Amino acid sequence: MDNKLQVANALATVLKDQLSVADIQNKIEMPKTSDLGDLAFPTFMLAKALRKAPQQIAADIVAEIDQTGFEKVVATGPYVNFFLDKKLVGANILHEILTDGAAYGNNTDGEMRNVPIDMSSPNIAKPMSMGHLRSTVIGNALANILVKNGYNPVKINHLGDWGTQFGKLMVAYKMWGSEAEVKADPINTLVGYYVRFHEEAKANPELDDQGRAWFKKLEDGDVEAQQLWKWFRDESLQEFLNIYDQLEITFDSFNGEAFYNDKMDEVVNLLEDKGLLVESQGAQIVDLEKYNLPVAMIKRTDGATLYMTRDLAAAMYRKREYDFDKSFYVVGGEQREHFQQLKAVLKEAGLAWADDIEHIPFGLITVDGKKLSTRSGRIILLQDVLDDAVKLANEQINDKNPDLANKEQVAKEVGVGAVIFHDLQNERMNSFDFNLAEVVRFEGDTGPYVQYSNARANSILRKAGNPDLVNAELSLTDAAAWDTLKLLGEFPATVRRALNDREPSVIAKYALHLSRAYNKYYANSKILVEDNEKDARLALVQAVSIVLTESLRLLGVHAPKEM
RNA sequence: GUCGGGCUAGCUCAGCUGGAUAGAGCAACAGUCUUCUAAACUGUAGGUCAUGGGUUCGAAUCCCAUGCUCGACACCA
Repeated sequence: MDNKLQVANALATVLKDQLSVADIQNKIEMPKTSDLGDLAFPTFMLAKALRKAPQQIAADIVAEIDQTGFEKVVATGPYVNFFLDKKLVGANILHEILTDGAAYGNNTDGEMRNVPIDMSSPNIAKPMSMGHLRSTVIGNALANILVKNGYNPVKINHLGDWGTQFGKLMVAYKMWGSEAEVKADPINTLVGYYVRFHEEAKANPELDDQGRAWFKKLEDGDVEAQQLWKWFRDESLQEFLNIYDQLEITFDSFNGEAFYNDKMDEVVNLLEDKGLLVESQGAQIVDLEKYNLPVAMIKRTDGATLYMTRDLAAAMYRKREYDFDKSFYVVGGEQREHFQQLKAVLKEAGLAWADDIEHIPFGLITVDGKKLSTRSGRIILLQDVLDDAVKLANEQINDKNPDLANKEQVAKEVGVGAVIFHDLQNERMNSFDFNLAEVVRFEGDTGPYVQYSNARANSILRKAGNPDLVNAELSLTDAAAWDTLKLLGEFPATVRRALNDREPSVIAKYALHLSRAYNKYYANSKILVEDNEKDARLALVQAVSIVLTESLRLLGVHAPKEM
């Protein structure tokens, strides 16, 4: 950052015989607490060359360095600590945020290149669980973060609308089902059939064969199978759309697995031409021994296709359709090997862009330490969680702010926001055991805490008459505001890091830190008092609101102005 | 068995490319609402960073080994 460069340049004039500006810049770090300064340079690595103690070196540097432009430069033990000019730096940050508004932190790194994101992808005829929430909200946040970094994301809901499970479902429906029952409560009824199928198949493995046979019929265009499939799919999609509506998440494409039915010959032919397709135990496979991976199965013994076949077709279609820069797959970590295989097969086929395919895995949500599973009935319905959260938010509002206008709307934004934020605040790969009380908490490190911080900031701005402060005097000498100002200045770098790490949690944690710093400031400083820094304080409040609102937006969470 | 993830305070987790006394939240205890929304703020207490080696001026962070745990391992997705 600019400040870092300023420090590095100042140091370079003293250390030009030892280190380059780039080297110095690399070594500069941020002290743990701001009473040690804003940026620090450790001198350990110069000890050998200069044959002096690090403490002495730090003291010597301070004696020689030009301190112009800094509040002060001091030696603390083996460190040279730099204190920035708070008035100047703070005013610059505030001015930039007030000028840019929601565009603060935008960059053009992506040069508008396409990045399809395979996300959400629920299975037809199964309810949406907490597990699908992860892929959905991580994918959505990454899409927002991509836009912020100048990319053009394409949100693809790769619906699980094809595969052997439909054969099984059809067998179950024909044995135990009724049309009226399904129509009354589609997904719950269908999933009931599915669970029963698996129970009965344990004692009667012949059912599995029947399931596979019906899937084969479906692939071969059997009329009854196709009608059933379409019916199950339509009913399911309606329920999914309802949930996406509540989450306010939209997609650019609903091309699921079935979409690739007529695009798989291309894959099979390509693999055949390259001599990669071999027969093994009656099935068609690609050997991946040289990648130290298990074989990729392309066609079953009965000729039906598999997940891998459809994913290969999808990858090729997306390359052709979007000419992507990167192709993201927000899919659970347990499928890691599948994506390694996918890339390996494409690579073997001579497609260099295979390297641009990126699996973005996430950890498991468990119940009582065990993996969720539709088959076993161990499942947490997303709708139930959302309902609970909104209900609780409603109670909270009636308790704390009963006169609030738009109560229903705000309760939705807070309740749903809490659930989304909870899923995004920790590192993707972390697994967590589901705990409703934890998910719908509104205190401490939570989404509502961030929302509340923003709502209070807006309350002050309202009281001040929402002044336009872009051209006001924005110098702030109040030391209590400094931590907040510094954090505000770090937002653009945070936006970049979130994308580089493919980690929405980077944004979530930033929002929590900024909220905490601001709340601390706000609790101890009076904003609305008439003195010559009132505009600057209000500008700080406004900047906090802008950046918190934008952070939440990136995560897919609303920032109500009142709550 | 092979491969991968995890192991930091009672619980849930931070800790950026190795650096200054290891930080938050929850829970516990003690405070703060006649003053900009107490969904907040302040303080107290709480840690052999799984274990054992190694590299380094310096390791929670890098390397090796061990343990525990979760997950994946061709006709499911």
